[in-house]
Amino acid sequence: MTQSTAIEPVFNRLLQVAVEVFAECGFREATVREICSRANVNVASVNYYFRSKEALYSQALAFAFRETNRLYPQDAALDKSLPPEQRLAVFINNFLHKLLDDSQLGLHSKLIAREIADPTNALDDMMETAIVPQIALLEDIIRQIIKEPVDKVVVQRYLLSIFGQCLMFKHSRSIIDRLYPNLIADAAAIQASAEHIAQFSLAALSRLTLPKEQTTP
Amino acid sequence: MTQSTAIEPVFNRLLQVAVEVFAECGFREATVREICSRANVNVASVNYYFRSKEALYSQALAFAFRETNRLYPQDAALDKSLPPEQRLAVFINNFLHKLLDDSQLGLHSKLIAREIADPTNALDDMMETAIVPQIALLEDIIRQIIKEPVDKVVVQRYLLSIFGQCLMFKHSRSIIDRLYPNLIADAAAIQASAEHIAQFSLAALSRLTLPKEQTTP
DNA sequence: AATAATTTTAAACAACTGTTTAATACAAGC
DNA sequence: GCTTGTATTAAACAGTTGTTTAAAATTATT
Repeated sequence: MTQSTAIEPVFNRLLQVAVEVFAECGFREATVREICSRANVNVASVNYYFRSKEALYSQALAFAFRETNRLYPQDAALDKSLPPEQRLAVFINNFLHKLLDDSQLGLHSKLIAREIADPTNALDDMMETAIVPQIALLEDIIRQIIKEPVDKVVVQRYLLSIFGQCLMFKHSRSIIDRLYPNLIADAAAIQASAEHIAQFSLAALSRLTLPKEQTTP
Repeated sequence: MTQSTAIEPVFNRLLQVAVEVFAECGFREATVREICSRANVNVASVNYYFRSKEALYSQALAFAFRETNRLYPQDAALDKSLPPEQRLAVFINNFLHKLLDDSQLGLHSKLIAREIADPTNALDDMMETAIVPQIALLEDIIRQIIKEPVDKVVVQRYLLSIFGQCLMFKHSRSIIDRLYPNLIADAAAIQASAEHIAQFSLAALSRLTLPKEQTTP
């Protein structure tokens, strides 16, 4: 009696379940036995298919990235023909949904956020593959919004201000859920939050980069 | 031969070392043996003075809060006679330093940030004692800045935008250190970041709350 | 059909975990 | 000095961890 309920081979099943469990528990608290149990495979399978628990984690992380980018492609944000303000709004909305989606898709970003908050050796690989491109895209959008050329470090600061507003919903979710539970209730609420962040950021950008004109009427 | 090098009694030494180790490793990865080893006490001491590892963690967290508020009091931000814009700047600067100080003081906030990102049962106590007052203070400042009365949820959103920009430096520090290592290099750099956040937020607030006047010249 | 290669299994491994125990050392009180 | 209560200790406990092993089952190859 083989327990393989799915057509999926053991390797893939392990990978998917690993994302699930690592996202829930983190690397250390997650146990190989729990992963194997949920995947309906023997305990030894992890060491057979992947070399070790750590190698499985590494591959699960990479897999999570591939999945998020597959499920939430950011075509519209990439479209340079759109006005940059709109690109920013699309970027933020997409990013926030990617972060906060609680469905199975959301597990992937949960795992990623965990890796950022408490990095392992796997973070360095993650940087180049997934994070740097995102950063570059947002940098590009910001530069388009503030038309005049500005110092590199200024763009960095704007970028962090925008990213910070988004990531807060992920990293401090435990607090937001307790204080303002209705802010992340559903997809509509998430979109409303995204719109606020876009508005807030665009307001700041326009005010800060149109210099020396009408501070207060 | 008793190893008690310090005058501090065992109880206090355990508490201080616990903050250190829990901040470095998190609750689960931290081991009782490591804590006792660093405190130069026997392994059984944790269960003798505190009931369990979990109870020690809970007390260490409370201790960390007391220490941060003792070392970084926010008198200036509380001073209602100051103009609210200045209060905001002081609040952000103080908050950011509290978060990012790498000296021994910084360990406390590291532990707290960890608890927020990956909460245990101890979070609920933490909310009322330490977080709600901070939130209330910032809410008050925001309301003063936008003079007209606004909807509660609007204030919440502004608040999260400001907090988010600050917390990003803490929760995504691993990434910032890799991308823009000079942004958190020293106290001056931290202050510069704080000033940016204050400027950015004030710009957004003034633009968003002075409606229907000169959008673009 | 027989052989070879791969996959799956249960059991054991050694290391580490938080906690308990029971003996010892130490101090204070009378 | 002796007793009492507290503090400290080394050792052991029972449970869990990631990993290995060697046999069994399955699949692929000839």
